[in-house]
Amino acid sequence: MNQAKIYDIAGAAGVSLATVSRVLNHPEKVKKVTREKVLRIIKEKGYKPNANARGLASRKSTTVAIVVPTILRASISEMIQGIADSAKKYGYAIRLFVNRETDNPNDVWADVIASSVDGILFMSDEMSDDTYHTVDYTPVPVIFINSISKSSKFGSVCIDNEACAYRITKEMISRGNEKIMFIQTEHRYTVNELKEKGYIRAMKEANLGTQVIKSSGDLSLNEKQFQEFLKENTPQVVMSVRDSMAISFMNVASKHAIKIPEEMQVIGFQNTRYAELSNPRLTCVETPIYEIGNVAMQKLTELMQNPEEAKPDNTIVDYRIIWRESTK
Amino acid sequence: MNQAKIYDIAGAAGVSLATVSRVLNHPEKVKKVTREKVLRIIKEKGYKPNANARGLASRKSTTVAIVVPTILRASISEMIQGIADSAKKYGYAIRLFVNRETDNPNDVWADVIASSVDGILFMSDEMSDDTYHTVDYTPVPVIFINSISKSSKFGSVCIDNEACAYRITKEMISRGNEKIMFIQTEHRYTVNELKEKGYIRAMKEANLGTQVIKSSGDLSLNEKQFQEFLKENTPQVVMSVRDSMAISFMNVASKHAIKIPEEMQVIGFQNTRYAELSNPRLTCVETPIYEIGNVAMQKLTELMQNPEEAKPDNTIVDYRIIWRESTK
DNA sequence: CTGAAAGCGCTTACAG
DNA sequence: CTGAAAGCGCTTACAG
Repeated sequence: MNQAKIYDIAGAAGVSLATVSRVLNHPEKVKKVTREKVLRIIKEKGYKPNANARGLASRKSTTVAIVVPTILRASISEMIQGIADSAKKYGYAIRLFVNRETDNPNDVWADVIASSVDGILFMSDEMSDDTYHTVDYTPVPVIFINSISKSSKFGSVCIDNEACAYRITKEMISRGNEKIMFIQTEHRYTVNELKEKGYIRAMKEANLGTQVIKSSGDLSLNEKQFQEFLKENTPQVVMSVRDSMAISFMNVASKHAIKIPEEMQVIGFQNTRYAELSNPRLTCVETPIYEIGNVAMQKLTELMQNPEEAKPDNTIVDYRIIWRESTK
Repeated sequence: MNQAKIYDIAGAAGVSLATVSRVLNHPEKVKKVTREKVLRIIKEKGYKPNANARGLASRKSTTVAIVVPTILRASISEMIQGIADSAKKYGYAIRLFVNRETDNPNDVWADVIASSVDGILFMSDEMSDDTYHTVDYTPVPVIFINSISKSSKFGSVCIDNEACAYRITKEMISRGNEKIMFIQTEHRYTVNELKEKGYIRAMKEANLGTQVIKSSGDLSLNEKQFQEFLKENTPQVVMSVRDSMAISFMNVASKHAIKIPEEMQVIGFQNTRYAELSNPRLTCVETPIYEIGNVAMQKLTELMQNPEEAKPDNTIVDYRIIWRESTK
């Protein structure tokens, strides 16, 4: 029960293999009767063209690469699901590259290119000039996810993190809060720096002092830090670049008998599933990450299919604020 | 600045392309001086063999397929990360297939096979006879993740869900609890049915009555159901097949002023990140899903590389119980 | 240890 | 609308 080859189909249908190939790739060029006959036999035999041969001959693989730093973050999973759904719709397969931070970006990128994909969706935590340089000479379309492309060669899909943080901070100020604190990741992430910028801008405009603490991704470390912090500080509002850290802070505060939201309000960023499961439920800036993935794949498809007409652009996806129990 | 071809390397090194190919695939067959020269030029030019051509010629793609029902569940992300880390170690690329439930499994499987991967890691929520039948005639090694392979042709890696649920139930009984309730998913998942079996076995053995409620994945629906339930019932222990539902139940109970763990204890299954972020922190049966992915990829590599010697087997990975604040 | 040549399974101008 | 033929970029027996 070996896989049928294109020759087998051609033989069974009494046509040349060129015709079988055309039925698959340019059906409009084949007479209807012939086409239907071939299609019937393809179905009967369960024939599927060999992806490698096809890719080699056509220089197209109908495969896109997704390059991400990890898959463990809930936000990245959601993004990939968005991409996957969109890819299926357009008939693209997915090649997944999970980078470690210790990996040499140039090596990874060489791997990606050698894998002969038709396009690349690229998400990196830190968009340095080096990163841009690595990516610069890529023979296929690239779309940056969650960061703005500085090059006109490549497109991007993201939300306006700066504006987003600015707006929520301003909103909390307008509600009469003055002591608003910001939890940043210890590790530098471009998106998180933008959020901090927005927060600071809003605070400065209102002549309020800023307070930023940096936390690691390690929950047990965070908790100690948060405990120390709460001994000396009583913020009215706590905003965090990530839901998980907001929740962790909130849990520590609860244990210190601080009433949320009465005595302290907490706001997360992202609106992952954690937010719904927290107690009390976390108010969040929703960054529609599924949609970002979805749209990015759609844009990429346009670039891959109409390399002439479609031009890369920066797409800004709307965010919104989900008010829940952790704010009043 | 086009991609270098194997011809370019051969030309620059003054050898035939066969030799370049050998340097890459069977370095021991090439004289050291030649080998080093070729390697140097490969590095200089940043040459990477075209994956399609290589796959076509060698009938190997050094790519494995991961087939999953969704990527949104935290447990599945962790598993994929485990696979990805292992795959990188062994030099395999990943092709990701995200099935929808509405997809015809036969079609999906045909796609997977046509993509000419060297092996397949397959995770399905429901292992029916149909599923086994679909998978039966696959030309490459397959490993089932999270379900036991019924066929001796294929291997599997999973934990013993039945034993696992049995043991934790028994433990709670031995601590003097009698009203132990079990939250099952509404949708049928093979793994979850096994957990239920284990729970029921332990309860029956102790002559205790069982109580199972089925919940949907939708949190807002669950909450209503849980509220109703708590009006009429006062379980001493609540066990759930998923962390997220355990936490959701716990949150509802908290809002009903039920003290956890004093008045009610809650236990989850999986030990995803949710568990650490819940308030109080959730006691869990840890199903080491990262490790399952990791081991599965390792087993698959053995099968791919030594098809003669390596025999598929069923690997049972150890589970353990993580005691946290939601139990006393 | 190395090279010339066949072949992997397709696609796509080129003729007709 | 269809077929014969070249070619995609590699790998691997086969000679030497």
